[in-house]
Amino acid sequence: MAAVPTPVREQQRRDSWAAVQAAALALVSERGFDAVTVDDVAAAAGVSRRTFFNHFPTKAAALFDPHPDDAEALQQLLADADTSAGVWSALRRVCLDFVDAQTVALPVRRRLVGDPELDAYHRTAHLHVGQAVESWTAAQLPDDPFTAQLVAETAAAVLMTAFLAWDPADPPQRFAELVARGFDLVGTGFA
Amino acid sequence: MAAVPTPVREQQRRDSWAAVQAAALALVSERGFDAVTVDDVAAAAGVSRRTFFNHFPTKAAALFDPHPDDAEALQQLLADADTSAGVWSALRRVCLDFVDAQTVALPVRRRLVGDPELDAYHRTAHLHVGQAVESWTAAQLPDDPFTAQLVAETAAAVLMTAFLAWDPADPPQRFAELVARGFDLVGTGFA
DNA sequence: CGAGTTGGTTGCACTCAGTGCAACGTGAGC
DNA sequence: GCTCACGTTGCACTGAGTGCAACCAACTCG
Repeated sequence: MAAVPTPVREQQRRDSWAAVQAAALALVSERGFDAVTVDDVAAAAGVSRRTFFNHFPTKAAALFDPHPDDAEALQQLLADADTSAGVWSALRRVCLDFVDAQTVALPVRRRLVGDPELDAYHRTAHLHVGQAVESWTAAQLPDDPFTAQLVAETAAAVLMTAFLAWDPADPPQRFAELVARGFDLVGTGFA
Repeated sequence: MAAVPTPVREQQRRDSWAAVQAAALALVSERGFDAVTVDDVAAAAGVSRRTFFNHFPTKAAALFDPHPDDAEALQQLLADADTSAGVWSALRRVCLDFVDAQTVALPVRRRLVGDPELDAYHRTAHLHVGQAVESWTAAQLPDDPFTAQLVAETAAAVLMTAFLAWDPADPPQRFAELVARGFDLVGTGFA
């Protein structure tokens, strides 16, 4: 009746999660999204098909759901953000720090997106970041929910644009540069 | 061997298309997305299941694919856009004119999105507008593809934010106001 | 240490989305 | 009228996603 999951259980769980995601990324980057079935991924991860769906609601989710550590890191960055220079500036800093922390999965994921049909998948799959940012901006601008949401959506647009413009052959820091450039452009304004 | 579809054929085709979309919007707004099957929609439209998929690649597409006339109208607006005051200003004008032309489907679609799980669907389903805008900005800023894509993604973010912030009980012009406000905010810059 | 519970895993069966293929029927060109 | 193009349809198939019941190892409590 433990309220908090016990270390060993938790470890099992995370291991399965990581095994499935690793298998999914490997197989899909090798064969393409449609040529890989959930059964393939489950088998490659040494796990049953049913267990796959215990961890991920969707095949696309297995590719794009954030590692719990990363999600936690983002929450932490947002919580610790210095908003003295304004919300947008703070968000810029958070996003840059966040992409810096993402060394492994990012290039692999980027390589998947070259295929045009996967665009729909990866767009929906990035909702995690957007939602985290959105609740943060809503808390920062409690008296102007419209602007709060607009800021969050725009930040997501910046990340998306940088992500798509980034050549995965380049190092991740190049991606960070694009993110910075995007934030600066939007910060200055298009008018 | 007519290279161009013949009037009667074309009419048949458009009728089926419209019947399916109308049935899909009606049924889903009534029962919710998951409680409606493709067979339900096809039957309600007086069409076979297979014909449904001849017109729409996806159940979500039946709800969000733009009417050919609307898609054409957007292309026309973009082609005729006055860019003398800058790309962003022109895009603002185009989007406002575009939402003005969309009287029927918009409120119905907006009502569907209240349900949180449909968000993923309608986000991917709005790619049409984004892609049209994207190719236009790419042509407008041939020497800066990054900014071009950023402008397009940001415009899509503005539309998305306004769409979500819009209370469908309010008239469509209220939606247009939100779009204008979003464009102005981003135009001014967040910094 | 033993009994009971919790929670991750698994197999099974089911619904439904989406696709390929072959056939049918009607409008259009010759 | 003959023929071809093309929208429509039925059929069969793969694969995603879900509900349910069972299993088993880890944890808890007495």
